[in-house]
Amino acid sequence: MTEKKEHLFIVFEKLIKSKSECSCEILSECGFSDITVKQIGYLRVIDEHGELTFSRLARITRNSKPTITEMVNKFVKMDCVYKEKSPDDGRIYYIRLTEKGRKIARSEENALLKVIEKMAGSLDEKEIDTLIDLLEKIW
Amino acid sequence: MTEKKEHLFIVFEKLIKSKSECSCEILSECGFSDITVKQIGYLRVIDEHGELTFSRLARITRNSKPTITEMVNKFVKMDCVYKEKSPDDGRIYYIRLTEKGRKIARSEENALLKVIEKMAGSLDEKEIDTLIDLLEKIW
DNA sequence: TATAATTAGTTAGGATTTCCCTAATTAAAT
DNA sequence: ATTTAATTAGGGAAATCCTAACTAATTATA
Repeated sequence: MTEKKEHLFIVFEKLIKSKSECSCEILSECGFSDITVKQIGYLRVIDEHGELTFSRLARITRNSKPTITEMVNKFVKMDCVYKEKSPDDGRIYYIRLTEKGRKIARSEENALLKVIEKMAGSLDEKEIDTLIDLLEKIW
Repeated sequence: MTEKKEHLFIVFEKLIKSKSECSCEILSECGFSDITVKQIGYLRVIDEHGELTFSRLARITRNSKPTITEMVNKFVKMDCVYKEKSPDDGRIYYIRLTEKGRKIARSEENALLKVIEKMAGSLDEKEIDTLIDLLEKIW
């Protein structure tokens, strides 16, 4: 049994490594190989909230407003984010992701998607069903 | 087919999330919830090299020797690492991981192991064989 | 064998960057 | 006139590196 577990370990390790290679690739495609985990986290927060203002992002991330201004300016320079003036209230700017910013924010999901594509390409429908059934049994 | 891929995605996402929760748990068990990716990387380098001196670690990580002294001192304070004087040459110290340091260095592997244990507990032998077969087909 | 040269690690001190802040300011809305 | 949203100015603290100078141990040499 221990042997089987080892085998499972090896197979899943390969899968996880493959996924993390994909996500590194996505980051380096965007030219952000040295982006920090924290920065990606902020981009995800921006991605997850639709109409996000500076004040709201400050509240959500528990930072001061100047900190957010600084952060957003940095993201704008990196071409991850742009500001959109509210049509209703001239004081307000919405923080929006660019294509690049969204790519980074969703790099983990996209990496998994790529791996799933590969899987779907190597297995037939019946095998995929079996795989899903097996993995659903676990949780 | 797209539907099946989505299903696969959901199942694997759950698996990956479960693994990353395990590794976060390991870090917080050790009291290092705010350890950096870089620091874990250095602990891994230490783990992977048997007889590792300060100079050698400086060469491997392309840092100056004082940087290594500083880094090792920090790790010693964190109880991740200890220094062992060489019996043959009084100038040399070997950098060794403590139990805690090794736990952190291998947190990813250990998290995967925990997930595998759970799998092995939920599937019978035949199912495990099927799972391995399917995943091996992919690469 | 005494001493000069070399090597391993440490100390002192500093440059740069990151990450966050408060207080004051500008512009728009109420 | 007051309130609110974002910005600007200025700065503190910590992280992350470095070079130069030093101590102690080893090795080479005359």
